[in-house]
Amino acid sequence: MEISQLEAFLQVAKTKSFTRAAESLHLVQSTVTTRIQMLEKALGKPLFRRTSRHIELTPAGKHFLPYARRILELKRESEKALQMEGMAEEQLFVGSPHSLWDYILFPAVKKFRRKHPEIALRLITGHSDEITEKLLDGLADAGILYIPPYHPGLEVIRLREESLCLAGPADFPLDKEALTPEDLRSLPFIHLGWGTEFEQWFKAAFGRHFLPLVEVDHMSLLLRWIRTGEGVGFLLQSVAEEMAAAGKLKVLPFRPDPPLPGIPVYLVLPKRKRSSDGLDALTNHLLRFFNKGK
DNA sequence: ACAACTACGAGTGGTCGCCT
DNA sequence: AGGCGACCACTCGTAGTTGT
Repeated sequence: MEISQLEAFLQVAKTKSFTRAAESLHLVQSTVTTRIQMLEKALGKPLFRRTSRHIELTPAGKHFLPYARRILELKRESEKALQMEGMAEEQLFVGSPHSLWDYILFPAVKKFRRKHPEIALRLITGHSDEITEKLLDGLADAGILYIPPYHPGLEVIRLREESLCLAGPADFPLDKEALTPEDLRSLPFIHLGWGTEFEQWFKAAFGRHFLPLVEVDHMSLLLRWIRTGEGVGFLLQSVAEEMAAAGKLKVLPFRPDPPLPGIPVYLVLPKRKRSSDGLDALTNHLLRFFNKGK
């Protein structure tokens, strides 16, 4: 299996045409045909179903597509890593969800940069499962996640626990001492899933059949909805308080029973990577940074 | 009839290993 | 080092099919 064959495969799958794939790869069509044939021969299965007017992926082709993408992504990552080699004593690839970078990790990583200028950092954003995949593929050295992966090849360290609070727009009219889940049912509620424990609490507090008005998968989106006066939602307390102090939103009194669960933040490391000095330094720094206030 | 498409075969040029 | 053959990937020309 050759990289050129995978590139041809992805291009044909994308353009649904051997001719157009050949054009975009600056080849002639028969070359693309040959590459696909060689790939099909190597895999022992047809990847495309050819008809006279169009082509389509076979079930095997559809199955193979994400693997081909990952192989090419690995190739690009390895080239980038080699390009960066020599620019610093060591480089660390650290992955985390967008919301953690924005509001939790940035100060910690900024401090680490100042302390260890010899270590080059590559910061990657993505959903928890994407970061986990990169850790397992060796494309990330460390991940900082809300949802810990359970995999024998990964070590999970609890870094800290975030609190949640209810937040609404800055001009939210508050006419009572504290809001209840019953009050929230009648408000435009914006939902962000904060993990298994939160979802269990949410179902217990609001009932299994409560359907939030809007559901988002990024804290930045949730913030935008709240700040523009479109609704209320559960935010990380540290973020909400900082924004409330700047007058950008309002932290709403909400004392449910049972109380809102905490949101743990985990450091995830591939077990085989623990020997690196830079990674040990980052691990120790994060543990100290996040536990100093306790 | 024509256009658009894929497949195939012949020819070409580059690379590699072997031998002298 | 240089000649030779095998192999591979490529280009080009062409055939066959089908929709408009």
